[in-house]
Amino acid sequence: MPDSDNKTVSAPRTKDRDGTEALLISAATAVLAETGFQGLGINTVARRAGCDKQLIYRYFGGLDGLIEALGTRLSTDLADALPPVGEPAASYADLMQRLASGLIAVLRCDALLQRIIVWELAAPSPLVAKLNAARSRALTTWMAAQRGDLAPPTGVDAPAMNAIIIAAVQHLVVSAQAKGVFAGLALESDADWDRLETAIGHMIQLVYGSR
Amino acid sequence: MPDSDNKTVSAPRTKDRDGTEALLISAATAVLAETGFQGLGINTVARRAGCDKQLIYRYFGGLDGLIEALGTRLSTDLADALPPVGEPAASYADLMQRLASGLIAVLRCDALLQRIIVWELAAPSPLVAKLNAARSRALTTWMAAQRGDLAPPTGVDAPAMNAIIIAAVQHLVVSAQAKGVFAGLALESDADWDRLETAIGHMIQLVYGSR
DNA sequence: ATCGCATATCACCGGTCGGTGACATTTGGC
DNA sequence: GCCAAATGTCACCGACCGGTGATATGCGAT
Repeated sequence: MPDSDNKTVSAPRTKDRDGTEALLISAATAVLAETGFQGLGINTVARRAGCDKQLIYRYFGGLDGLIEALGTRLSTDLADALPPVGEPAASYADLMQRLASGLIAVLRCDALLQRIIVWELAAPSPLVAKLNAARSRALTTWMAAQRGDLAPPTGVDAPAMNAIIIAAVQHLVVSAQAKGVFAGLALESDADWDRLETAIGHMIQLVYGSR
Repeated sequence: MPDSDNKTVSAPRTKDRDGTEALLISAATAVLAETGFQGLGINTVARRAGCDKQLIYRYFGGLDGLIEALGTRLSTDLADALPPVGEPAASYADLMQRLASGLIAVLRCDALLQRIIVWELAAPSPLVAKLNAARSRALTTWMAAQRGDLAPPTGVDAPAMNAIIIAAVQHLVVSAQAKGVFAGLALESDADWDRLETAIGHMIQLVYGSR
């Protein structure tokens, strides 16, 4: 019988709970990054991890618990992956420009973050809010580290302006992944993004520039 | 038996194909606006319309055809609902500021448009692209009518800048509907939005203003 | 009045979903 | 060696999904 080894061939069947948990979290992360929250179901994740869905219930109490665990691991992973702080920015305008470029770079090459962003837009829930909070927290502390003690110039509603900038960046990145174009602008090549970064930088200099 | 009238109570059972088609389109629109593309299924729409799902297949060839019909009706409805053009803007900056405010006003009170926007972000497909094209076309022609013959000042990458503005507006509106807050900024009351409009206007004046 | 046909409804199919109980297998303490 | 607990696997359930055939029902032309 050729399938007599189907017990041992299916790889690390060793009874290692921690390993299995990590495997499940990785599987959920992969599924989410690849197919979005739509395909994120108990059966899909278990199939992807190569083990039974029952383990998701046993170890995480269900899919929600698994997502939550994914969130905590995400925040640590993301904190490690972000580029370290360089030399301090010369001005608040330079700082914001650098942050905008950094945000674009990080978001553009991380499908998982993009999926989480649209997930909360499409199907908001306390669970996704937690997940998004983990993402947001990591990015915020990273930004705060870059900021140092620079303060925005007076006469500008900095929170509103920064919200606008971040919103634009997030929407453009997500739109690029979804349709590759936005408002008639191509968002495929790096050159397209350089053009956008230039425009954003221009805008930031005008708003926050010393004048 | 109290349910003896469940045959007649389901209202206009008259054999009117056009009426039924309109009923189905309205039902699909309502479902989409209320629960997003997630809940937009054959069974849900038919249940909402109060008739059998078979009719969706017969009249529209399936859910896709119904969505397409929804799209064509959307473009005409939207074109009629948009506010008429007022007196021409004094400058390109004023024009863009007015367009941004108008876009915010339109999007903020139209759940359907918001759902369509996130739909394409979450589950892009040729079908949704068509739907979105209908929406985009109506808004674009409306904007073009407002523009008249004003041209953006030289030295500014107007397409990129406008894409940034529109992206920011769309993302903020959709985020407001989903979570009521963005980047620490409350997006609930009209006052919150006035603040944002002021910031956007300020930015536009700096970028496009005569100086 | 009746016949034909478009319209509307019902019943049913296969498939997938989330969820759960029962069973098999390995590990570790005694 | 043995037993209990932890780990892993399988089978099954009810509910919902999209999709389709068969059947009722009413309108309009003749």
